[in-house]
Amino acid sequence: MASKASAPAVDKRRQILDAAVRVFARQGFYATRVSDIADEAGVAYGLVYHYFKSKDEVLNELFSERWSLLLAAIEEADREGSDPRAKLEAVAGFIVDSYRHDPELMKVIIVEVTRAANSFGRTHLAEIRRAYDSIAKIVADGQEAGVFRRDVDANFASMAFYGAVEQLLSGWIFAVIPAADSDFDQAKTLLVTTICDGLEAR
Amino acid sequence: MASKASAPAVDKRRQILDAAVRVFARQGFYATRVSDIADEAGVAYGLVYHYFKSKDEVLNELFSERWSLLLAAIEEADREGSDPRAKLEAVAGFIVDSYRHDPELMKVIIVEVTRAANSFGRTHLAEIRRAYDSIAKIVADGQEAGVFRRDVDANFASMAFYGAVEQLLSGWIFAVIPAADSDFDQAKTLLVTTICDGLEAR
DNA sequence: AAACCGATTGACTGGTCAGTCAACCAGGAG
DNA sequence: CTCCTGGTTGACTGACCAGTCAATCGGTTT
Repeated sequence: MASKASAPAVDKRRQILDAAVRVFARQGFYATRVSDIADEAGVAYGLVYHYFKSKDEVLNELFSERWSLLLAAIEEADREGSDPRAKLEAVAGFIVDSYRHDPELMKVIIVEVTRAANSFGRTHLAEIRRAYDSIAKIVADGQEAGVFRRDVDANFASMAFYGAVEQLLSGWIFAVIPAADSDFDQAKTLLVTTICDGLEAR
Repeated sequence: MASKASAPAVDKRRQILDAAVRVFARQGFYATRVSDIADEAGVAYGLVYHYFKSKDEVLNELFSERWSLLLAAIEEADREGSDPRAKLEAVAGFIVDSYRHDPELMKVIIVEVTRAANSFGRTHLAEIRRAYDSIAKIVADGQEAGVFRRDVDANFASMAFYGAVEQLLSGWIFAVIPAADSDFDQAKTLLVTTICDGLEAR
Protein backbone atom coordinates (compact mmCIF):
# COMPACT_ATOMS: atom_id res chain seq x y z
CA MET A 1 0.00 0.00 0.00
CA ALA A 2 1.26 3.42 -0.85
CA SER A 3 2.05 5.05 2.47
CA LYS A 4 2.46 8.80 2.79
CA ALA A 5 6.19 8.28 3.30
CA SER A 6 6.53 6.56 -0.06
CA ALA A 7 4.79 9.40 -1.92
CA PRO A 8 7.07 11.40 -4.20
CA ALA A 9 9.44 13.47 -2.08
CA VAL A 10 8.10 16.61 -3.71
CA ASP A 11 4.81 17.29 -5.40
CA LYS A 12 5.97 17.88 -8.95
CA ARG A 13 2.64 19.21 -10.04
CA ARG A 14 2.78 21.91 -7.39
CA GLN A 15 6.39 22.55 -8.29
CA ILE A 16 5.39 23.19 -11.90
CA LEU A 17 2.55 25.52 -10.91
CA ASP A 18 4.82 27.54 -8.63
CA ALA A 19 7.49 27.77 -11.29
CA ALA A 20 4.88 28.88 -13.81
CA VAL A 21 3.84 31.75 -11.55
CA ARG A 22 7.39 33.03 -11.40
CA VAL A 23 7.96 32.75 -15.13
CA PHE A 24 4.58 34.20 -16.12
CA ALA A 25 5.14 37.11 -13.74
CA ARG A 26 8.58 37.75 -15.15
CA GLN A 27 7.92 37.39 -18.87
CA GLY A 28 4.19 37.36 -19.33
CA PHE A 29 2.15 34.41 -20.53
CA TYR A 30 2.75 34.85 -24.25
CA ALA A 31 6.48 35.34 -23.96
CA THR A 32 6.76 32.22 -21.81
CA ARG A 33 7.85 28.97 -23.45
CA VAL A 34 6.74 25.72 -21.93
CA SER A 35 10.42 24.90 -21.70
CA ASP A 36 10.90 27.99 -19.50
CA ILE A 37 8.40 26.58 -17.04
CA ALA A 38 10.02 23.16 -17.05
CA ASP A 39 13.49 24.66 -16.57
CA GLU A 40 12.35 26.90 -13.75
CA ALA A 41 10.67 23.95 -12.06
CA GLY A 42 13.70 21.74 -12.61
CA VAL A 43 11.73 19.02 -14.39
CA ALA A 44 11.75 17.63 -17.89
CA TYR A 45 9.77 19.33 -20.63
CA GLY A 46 7.41 16.44 -21.08
CA LEU A 47 6.38 16.34 -17.45
CA VAL A 48 4.45 19.56 -17.82
CA TYR A 49 2.23 17.69 -20.27
CA HIS A 50 1.92 14.78 -17.90
CA TYR A 51 0.18 17.02 -15.38
CA PHE A 52 -1.48 19.57 -17.66
CA LYS A 53 -3.30 19.30 -20.94
CA SER A 54 -1.71 22.45 -22.32
CA LYS A 55 0.12 25.63 -21.44
CA ASP A 56 -3.25 27.36 -21.17
CA GLU A 57 -4.40 24.89 -18.58
CA VAL A 58 -1.53 25.80 -16.32
CA LEU A 59 -2.69 29.40 -16.20
CA ASN A 60 -6.33 28.38 -15.88
CA GLU A 61 -5.47 26.28 -12.87
CA LEU A 62 -3.50 29.09 -11.24
CA PHE A 63 -6.35 31.50 -11.76
CA SER A 64 -9.15 29.25 -10.59
CA GLU A 65 -7.24 28.17 -7.51
CA ARG A 66 -6.77 31.75 -6.39
CA TRP A 67 -10.01 33.26 -7.57
CA SER A 68 -12.10 30.76 -5.65
CA LEU A 69 -10.35 31.95 -2.51
CA LEU A 70 -11.22 35.52 -3.39
CA LEU A 71 -14.85 34.64 -3.98
CA ALA A 72 -14.96 32.82 -0.66
CA ALA A 73 -13.36 35.79 1.07
CA ILE A 74 -15.87 38.25 -0.38
CA GLU A 75 -18.75 36.07 0.66
CA GLU A 76 -17.32 35.64 4.13
CA ALA A 77 -16.84 39.39 4.42
CA ASP A 78 -20.47 39.83 3.48
CA ARG A 79 -21.60 37.25 6.02
CA GLU A 80 -19.41 38.32 8.92
CA GLY A 81 -19.00 42.07 8.46
CA SER A 82 -20.83 44.30 10.90
CA ASP A 83 -21.67 47.05 8.39
CA PRO A 84 -21.24 47.65 4.63
CA ARG A 85 -18.18 49.74 5.13
CA ALA A 86 -16.48 47.05 7.21
CA LYS A 87 -17.41 44.52 4.56
CA LEU A 88 -15.79 46.56 1.81
CA GLU A 89 -12.74 47.05 3.98
CA ALA A 90 -12.49 43.30 4.47
CA VAL A 91 -12.66 42.77 0.71
CA ALA A 92 -10.03 45.39 -0.02
CA GLY A 93 -7.94 43.99 2.80
CA PHE A 94 -8.06 40.48 1.41
CA ILE A 95 -6.98 41.57 -2.05
CA VAL A 96 -4.22 43.80 -0.77
CA ASP A 97 -2.99 41.05 1.53
CA SER A 98 -3.08 38.59 -1.34
CA TYR A 99 -0.77 40.89 -3.20
CA ARG A 100 1.47 41.42 -0.22
CA HIS A 101 1.68 37.70 0.40
CA ASP A 102 2.29 36.63 -3.19
CA PRO A 103 2.75 39.57 -5.55
CA GLU A 104 3.86 37.37 -8.44
CA LEU A 105 0.71 35.28 -8.37
CA MET A 106 -1.53 38.33 -8.12
CA LYS A 107 0.33 39.98 -10.94
CA VAL A 108 -0.24 36.98 -13.17
CA ILE A 109 -3.91 36.76 -12.28
CA ILE A 110 -4.61 40.42 -12.86
CA VAL A 111 -2.43 41.01 -15.88
CA GLU A 112 -3.06 37.76 -17.73
CA VAL A 113 -6.64 37.00 -16.78
CA THR A 114 -8.68 39.67 -15.08
CA ARG A 115 -7.58 42.41 -17.46
CA ALA A 116 -7.16 40.32 -20.58
CA ALA A 117 -10.45 40.91 -22.32
CA ASN A 118 -9.38 39.04 -25.42
CA SER A 119 -7.97 35.83 -24.04
CA PHE A 120 -8.31 34.40 -20.56
CA GLY A 121 -10.53 37.16 -19.31
CA ARG A 122 -13.23 35.91 -21.67
CA THR A 123 -12.70 32.32 -20.60
CA HIS A 124 -13.11 33.14 -16.93
CA LEU A 125 -15.67 35.88 -17.33
CA ALA A 126 -18.30 34.04 -15.32
CA GLU A 127 -16.00 33.62 -12.34
CA ILE A 128 -14.80 37.21 -12.53
CA ARG A 129 -18.34 38.43 -12.73
CA ARG A 130 -19.25 36.57 -9.61
CA ALA A 131 -16.85 38.81 -7.71
CA TYR A 132 -18.38 41.97 -9.13
CA ASP A 133 -21.82 40.68 -8.26
CA SER A 134 -20.92 39.83 -4.70
CA ILE A 135 -19.49 43.29 -4.15
CA ALA A 136 -22.57 44.83 -5.74
CA LYS A 137 -24.67 42.86 -3.30
CA ILE A 138 -22.77 44.36 -0.38
CA VAL A 139 -23.44 47.82 -1.75
CA ALA A 140 -27.09 47.07 -2.45
CA ASP A 141 -27.58 45.79 1.08
CA GLY A 142 -25.94 48.96 2.35
CA GLN A 143 -28.43 51.00 0.37
CA GLU A 144 -31.27 48.87 1.66
CA ALA A 145 -30.09 49.56 5.19
CA GLY A 146 -29.94 53.28 4.49
CA VAL A 147 -26.18 53.46 5.05
CA PHE A 148 -25.31 54.03 1.39
CA ARG A 149 -26.93 56.55 -0.90
CA ARG A 150 -29.36 55.14 -3.41
CA ASP A 151 -28.61 57.39 -6.35
CA VAL A 152 -25.46 55.46 -7.24
CA ASP A 153 -26.28 52.17 -8.90
CA ALA A 154 -24.88 49.24 -6.91
CA ASN A 155 -23.34 47.56 -9.95
CA PHE A 156 -21.73 50.81 -10.92
CA ALA A 157 -20.33 51.30 -7.43
CA SER A 158 -19.04 47.74 -7.42
CA MET A 159 -17.08 48.34 -10.61
CA ALA A 160 -15.69 51.61 -9.32
CA PHE A 161 -14.61 50.02 -6.07
CA TYR A 162 -13.07 46.96 -7.63
CA GLY A 163 -11.45 49.09 -10.32
CA ALA A 164 -9.82 51.29 -7.71
CA VAL A 165 -8.46 48.26 -5.89
CA GLU A 166 -7.11 46.65 -9.02
CA GLN A 167 -5.56 49.87 -10.23
CA LEU A 168 -3.70 50.10 -6.95
CA LEU A 169 -2.24 46.65 -7.42
CA SER A 170 -1.48 47.68 -10.97
CA GLY A 171 0.41 50.67 -9.63
CA TRP A 172 2.44 48.39 -7.40
CA ILE A 173 3.04 45.97 -10.23
CA PHE A 174 4.24 48.73 -12.55
CA ALA A 175 6.12 50.28 -9.65
CA VAL A 176 4.51 53.65 -10.26
CA ILE A 177 3.51 53.94 -6.60
CA PRO A 178 5.51 52.87 -3.55
CA ALA A 179 4.89 49.40 -2.15
CA ALA A 180 6.22 49.27 1.38
CA ASP A 181 4.41 47.46 4.18
CA SER A 182 3.03 50.75 5.47
CA ASP A 183 1.62 51.51 2.02
CA PHE A 184 -0.29 48.25 2.01
CA ASP A 185 -1.82 48.96 5.39
CA GLN A 186 -2.74 52.50 4.48
CA ALA A 187 -4.20 51.39 1.18
CA LYS A 188 -6.89 49.31 2.85
CA THR A 189 -8.38 52.17 4.83
CA LEU A 190 -7.66 54.84 2.24
CA LEU A 191 -9.52 52.83 -0.36
CA VAL A 192 -12.62 52.61 1.80
CA THR A 193 -12.33 56.22 2.90
CA THR A 194 -12.16 57.39 -0.69
CA ILE A 195 -15.05 55.29 -1.93
CA CYS A 196 -17.32 55.71 1.09
CA ASP A 197 -16.55 59.23 2.27
CA GLY A 198 -15.31 60.79 -0.95
CA LEU A 199 -12.52 63.22 -1.65
CA GLU A 200 -14.33 66.42 -0.78
CA ALA A 201 -13.46 68.14 2.44
CA ARG A 202 -16.40 68.63 4.73
CA MET B 1 4.26 68.90 -58.70
CA ALA B 2 2.07 66.52 -56.81
CA SER B 3 -1.31 68.17 -56.50
CA LYS B 4 -3.76 67.13 -53.82
CA ALA B 5 -5.96 65.63 -56.51
CA SER B 6 -3.21 63.32 -57.67
CA ALA B 7 -2.40 62.11 -54.18
CA PRO B 8 -3.43 58.50 -53.53
CA ALA B 9 -7.21 58.38 -53.50
CA VAL B 10 -7.11 56.92 -50.04
CA ASP B 11 -4.44 57.15 -47.40
CA LYS B 12 -3.33 53.54 -47.25
CA ARG B 13 -1.39 54.09 -44.06
CA ARG B 14 -4.51 55.33 -42.33
CA GLN B 15 -6.46 52.49 -43.88
CA ILE B 16 -4.05 50.00 -42.35
CA LEU B 17 -4.20 51.63 -38.93
CA ASP B 18 -8.00 51.62 -38.95
CA ALA B 19 -8.10 48.01 -40.04
CA ALA B 20 -5.63 47.10 -37.30
CA VAL B 21 -7.91 48.62 -34.69
CA ARG B 22 -10.79 46.47 -35.81
CA VAL B 23 -8.74 43.29 -35.94
CA PHE B 24 -6.91 43.91 -32.66
CA ALA B 25 -10.22 44.66 -30.97
CA ARG B 26 -11.76 41.50 -32.33
CA GLN B 27 -8.94 39.01 -31.80
CA GLY B 28 -6.44 40.66 -29.53
CA PHE B 29 -2.92 41.67 -30.53
CA TYR B 30 -1.29 38.29 -30.08
CA ALA B 31 -3.92 36.36 -31.95
CA THR B 32 -3.73 38.80 -34.85
CA ARG B 33 -1.65 37.88 -37.89
CA VAL B 34 -0.19 40.61 -39.99
CA SER B 35 -2.06 39.03 -42.88
CA ASP B 36 -5.32 39.61 -40.97
CA ILE B 37 -4.57 43.31 -40.87
CA ALA B 38 -3.70 43.42 -44.55
CA ASP B 39 -6.84 41.48 -45.49
CA GLU B 40 -9.06 43.69 -43.34
CA ALA B 41 -7.48 46.78 -44.89
CA GLY B 42 -7.80 45.35 -48.38
CA VAL B 43 -4.12 45.79 -49.16
CA ALA B 44 -1.27 43.42 -49.86
CA TYR B 45 0.66 41.83 -47.03
CA GLY B 46 3.89 43.60 -47.85
CA LEU B 47 2.35 47.06 -47.74
CA VAL B 48 2.00 46.86 -44.00
CA TYR B 49 5.79 46.66 -43.85
CA HIS B 50 6.10 49.55 -46.26
CA TYR B 51 4.43 51.83 -43.74
CA PHE B 52 5.41 50.19 -40.47
CA LYS B 53 8.61 48.64 -39.22
CA SER B 54 6.81 45.80 -37.50
CA LYS B 55 3.51 44.59 -36.17
CA ASP B 56 4.43 46.11 -32.82
CA GLU B 57 4.88 49.51 -34.39
CA VAL B 58 1.32 49.48 -35.65
CA LEU B 59 0.02 49.15 -32.12
CA ASN B 60 2.53 51.67 -30.79
CA GLU B 61 1.34 54.19 -33.32
CA LEU B 62 -2.31 53.61 -32.46
CA PHE B 63 -1.60 54.03 -28.78
CA SER B 64 0.56 57.14 -29.04
CA GLU B 65 -1.84 58.84 -31.41
CA ARG B 66 -4.71 58.45 -29.00
CA TRP B 67 -2.90 58.83 -25.71
CA SER B 68 -1.46 62.19 -26.65
CA LEU B 69 -5.02 63.40 -27.14
CA LEU B 70 -5.89 62.14 -23.69
CA LEU B 71 -2.93 63.89 -22.13
CA ALA B 72 -3.85 67.10 -23.90
CA ALA B 73 -7.44 66.74 -22.73
CA ILE B 74 -6.42 66.26 -19.11
CA GLU B 75 -4.17 69.26 -19.22
CA GLU B 76 -6.85 71.35 -20.84
CA ALA B 77 -9.33 70.23 -18.20
CA ASP B 78 -6.86 71.32 -15.55
CA ARG B 79 -6.33 74.66 -17.21
CA GLU B 80 -9.92 75.47 -18.03
CA GLY B 81 -11.88 73.81 -15.24
CA SER B 82 -13.49 76.07 -12.68
CA ASP B 83 -12.98 73.77 -9.71
CA PRO B 84 -11.31 70.39 -9.04
CA ARG B 85 -14.54 68.53 -9.29
CA ALA B 86 -15.33 70.06 -12.67
CA LYS B 87 -11.84 69.16 -13.82
CA LEU B 88 -12.25 65.54 -12.83
CA GLU B 89 -15.62 65.46 -14.52
CA ALA B 90 -14.05 66.79 -17.71
CA VAL B 91 -11.40 64.06 -17.57
CA ALA B 92 -13.92 61.31 -16.97
CA GLY B 93 -16.09 62.82 -19.68
CA PHE B 94 -13.31 62.80 -22.22
CA ILE B 95 -12.46 59.17 -21.58
CA VAL B 96 -16.07 58.06 -21.62
CA ASP B 97 -16.69 59.99 -24.83
CA SER B 98 -13.59 58.48 -26.36
CA TYR B 99 -15.09 55.10 -25.70
CA ARG B 100 -18.49 56.10 -26.98
CA HIS B 101 -16.97 57.55 -30.12
CA ASP B 102 -14.62 54.68 -30.91
CA PRO B 103 -15.06 51.72 -28.57
CA GLU B 104 -12.80 49.47 -30.61
CA LEU B 105 -9.84 51.82 -30.40
CA MET B 106 -10.30 52.35 -26.67
CA LYS B 107 -10.61 48.62 -26.16
CA VAL B 108 -7.32 48.04 -27.91
CA ILE B 109 -5.56 50.80 -26.00
CA ILE B 110 -6.77 49.64 -22.62
CA VAL B 111 -6.56 45.92 -23.09
CA GLU B 112 -3.34 45.73 -25.08
CA VAL B 113 -1.37 48.63 -23.65
CA THR B 114 -2.62 50.28 -20.51
CA ARG B 115 -3.30 47.03 -18.73
CA ALA B 116 -0.55 44.95 -20.26
CA ALA B 117 2.12 45.16 -17.62
CA ASN B 118 4.36 42.70 -19.37
CA SER B 119 4.43 43.96 -22.92
CA PHE B 120 3.31 47.31 -24.27
CA GLY B 121 2.38 48.68 -20.89
CA ARG B 122 6.06 48.63 -19.99
CA THR B 123 7.03 50.24 -23.27
CA HIS B 124 4.64 53.12 -22.81
CA LEU B 125 4.92 53.40 -19.06
CA ALA B 126 6.26 56.94 -19.17
CA GLU B 127 3.33 58.17 -21.25
CA ILE B 128 0.80 56.35 -19.11
CA ARG B 129 2.36 57.75 -15.99
CA ARG B 130 2.03 61.27 -17.29
CA ALA B 131 -1.74 60.82 -17.19
CA TYR B 132 -1.68 59.59 -13.60
CA ASP B 133 0.54 62.53 -12.65
CA SER B 134 -1.68 65.11 -14.29
CA ILE B 135 -4.71 63.75 -12.49
CA ALA B 136 -2.78 63.72 -9.24
CA LYS B 137 -1.94 67.35 -9.81
CA ILE B 138 -5.62 68.20 -10.13
CA VAL B 139 -6.27 66.47 -6.82
CA ALA B 140 -3.28 68.11 -5.13
CA ASP B 141 -4.42 71.54 -6.27
CA GLY B 142 -7.86 70.74 -4.92
CA GLN B 143 -6.31 69.92 -1.57
CA GLU B 144 -4.27 73.09 -1.68
CA ALA B 145 -7.44 75.05 -2.28
CA GLY B 146 -9.13 73.35 0.65
CA VAL B 147 -11.77 71.71 -1.53
CA PHE B 148 -10.40 68.18 -1.16
CA ARG B 149 -9.43 66.50 2.07
CA ARG B 150 -5.73 66.25 2.73
CA ASP B 151 -5.62 62.86 4.41
CA VAL B 152 -5.92 61.01 1.10
CA ASP B 153 -2.65 61.09 -0.83
CA ALA B 154 -3.08 62.76 -4.21
CA ASN B 155 -1.27 60.01 -6.10
CA PHE B 156 -3.40 57.44 -4.38
CA ALA B 157 -6.58 59.32 -5.24
CA SER B 158 -5.43 59.64 -8.83
CA MET B 159 -4.99 55.90 -9.15
CA ALA B 160 -8.34 55.22 -7.55
CA PHE B 161 -10.08 57.66 -9.86
CA TYR B 162 -8.41 56.47 -13.01
CA GLY B 163 -8.90 52.85 -11.97
CA ALA B 164 -12.60 53.41 -11.51
CA VAL B 165 -12.88 54.98 -14.95
CA GLU B 166 -10.93 52.24 -16.64
CA GLN B 167 -12.86 49.53 -14.88
CA LEU B 168 -16.05 51.05 -16.20
CA LEU B 169 -14.78 50.87 -19.74
CA SER B 170 -13.66 47.36 -18.97
CA GLY B 171 -17.18 46.54 -17.88
CA TRP B 172 -18.51 47.86 -21.17
CA ILE B 173 -15.87 46.00 -23.12
CA PHE B 174 -16.65 42.73 -21.38
CA ALA B 175 -20.35 43.57 -21.60
CA VAL B 176 -20.84 42.98 -17.91
CA ILE B 177 -22.58 46.33 -17.51
CA PRO B 178 -25.03 47.98 -19.91
CA ALA B 179 -23.65 50.42 -22.48
CA ALA B 180 -26.49 52.53 -23.78
CA ASP B 181 -26.12 56.24 -24.47
CA SER B 182 -27.83 57.06 -21.21
CA ASP B 183 -25.35 54.88 -19.35
CA PHE B 184 -22.45 56.83 -20.79
CA ASP B 185 -23.96 60.15 -19.71
CA GLN B 186 -24.78 58.89 -16.26
CA ALA B 187 -21.33 57.40 -15.88
CA LYS B 188 -19.62 60.76 -16.11
CA THR B 189 -21.45 62.30 -13.20
CA LEU B 190 -21.78 59.09 -11.21
CA LEU B 191 -18.03 58.62 -11.36
CA VAL B 192 -17.38 62.06 -9.95
CA THR B 193 -20.15 61.75 -7.40
CA THR B 194 -18.73 58.48 -6.14
CA ILE B 195 -15.16 59.65 -5.93
CA CYS B 196 -15.84 63.15 -4.61
CA ASP B 197 -18.89 62.65 -2.42
CA GLY B 198 -18.54 58.99 -1.52
CA LEU B 199 -21.09 56.24 -1.21
CA GLU B 200 -22.27 56.97 2.30
CA ALA B 201 -25.63 58.55 2.78
CA ARG B 202 -25.48 61.83 4.60
C1' DA C 1 9.31 57.48 -75.53
C1' DA C 2 12.56 56.38 -72.18
C1' DA C 3 14.24 56.70 -67.79
C1' DC C 4 12.78 57.16 -63.14
C1' DC C 5 10.77 56.36 -58.65
C1' DG C 6 7.83 55.54 -55.00
C1' DA C 7 3.78 52.66 -54.06
C1' DT C 8 2.15 48.04 -54.19
C1' DT C 9 2.20 43.04 -54.63
C1' DG C 10 2.55 38.26 -52.67
C1' DA C 11 5.59 34.12 -52.74
C1' DC C 12 9.07 32.57 -49.92
C1' DT C 13 12.24 31.62 -45.87
C1' DG C 14 14.17 31.01 -41.47
C1' DG C 15 13.19 30.39 -36.99
C1' DT C 16 10.24 29.31 -33.32
C1' DC C 17 7.46 26.32 -30.28
C1' DA C 18 3.42 23.64 -28.62
C1' DG C 19 2.51 19.27 -28.17
C1' DT C 20 3.78 14.08 -29.08
C1' DC C 21 5.80 9.79 -28.12
C1' DA C 22 8.89 6.02 -27.50
C1' DA C 23 12.07 4.91 -24.22
C1' DC C 24 13.70 4.75 -19.50
C1' DC C 25 13.58 4.24 -14.50
C1' DA C 26 12.21 3.02 -9.67
C1' DG C 27 9.98 0.43 -6.63
C1' DG C 28 6.17 -2.68 -5.30
C1' DA C 29 3.98 -7.33 -6.05
C1' DG C 30 4.24 -12.11 -6.97
C1' DC D 1 14.50 -12.34 -9.93
C1' DT D 2 10.91 -10.74 -13.11
C1' DC D 3 6.93 -8.39 -14.27
C1' DC D 4 4.17 -4.40 -14.01
C1' DT D 5 2.86 0.38 -13.48
C1' DG D 6 3.04 5.07 -13.34
C1' DG D 7 6.19 8.87 -13.04
C1' DT D 8 9.80 10.93 -15.82
C1' DT D 9 12.77 12.07 -19.74
C1' DG D 10 13.97 14.90 -23.91
C1' DA D 11 14.47 14.48 -28.95
C1' DC D 12 11.57 15.25 -32.59
C1' DT D 13 7.88 17.14 -35.78
C1' DG D 14 4.40 19.66 -37.96
C1' DA D 15 2.37 24.01 -38.16
C1' DC D 16 2.61 28.54 -38.05
C1' DC D 17 3.99 33.29 -39.05
C1' DA D 18 6.88 37.67 -38.89
C1' DG D 19 9.53 39.80 -41.82
C1' DT D 20 12.16 39.94 -46.56
C1' DC D 21 12.63 40.91 -51.29
C1' DA D 22 12.42 40.77 -56.21
C1' DA D 23 9.10 41.89 -59.37
C1' DT D 24 5.38 44.90 -61.06
C1' DC D 25 2.61 48.96 -61.62
C1' DG D 26 1.30 53.78 -62.58
C1' DG D 27 2.23 58.27 -62.78
C1' DT D 28 6.00 62.17 -63.58
C1' DT D 29 9.86 64.21 -65.50
C1' DT D 30 12.96 65.12 -69.33
